[in-house]
Amino acid sequence: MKKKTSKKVLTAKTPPPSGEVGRGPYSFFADVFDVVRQIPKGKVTSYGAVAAYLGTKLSARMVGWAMNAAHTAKPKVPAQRVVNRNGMLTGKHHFATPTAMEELLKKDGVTVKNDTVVDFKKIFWDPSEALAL
DNA sequence: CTCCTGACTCAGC
DNA sequence: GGCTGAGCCAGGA
Repeated sequence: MKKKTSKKVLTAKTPPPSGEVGRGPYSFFADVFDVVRQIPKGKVTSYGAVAAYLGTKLSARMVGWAMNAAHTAKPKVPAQRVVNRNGMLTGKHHFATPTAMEELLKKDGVTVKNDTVVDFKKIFWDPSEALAL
């Protein structure tokens, strides 16, 4: 079974996005920003988690793409708290400096080693659970 | 208007 | 158990 791919669920998950749909008449970017901004300090989440919350889990790429705009969005969005499913700082290269991301995370109390969040699973913040629609 | 790229993820070999 | 291919949506040229 290769590692714990179980995670949550792939096929039979995705809660009914019925109630959240009407909550964001804005672009999909606004939704991402809103969720990311609600990430508690010292916690991190993954693109897929946000994507799943928005109902676009099939397109986690768009979440990352939205983060690109987050860099210019206001107020600033803690994009450093958003990493890939492995906890690796994939987007650190897009920050002002290649070390800005891990620096910010460290300031938040998150341990980063080798461009990867330590105990990522432990400090993982699930929007679907936190926001609980 | 059409083609390509992109900070991901899953399934297949 | 690691690498490759394909899918997704949106924005830029």
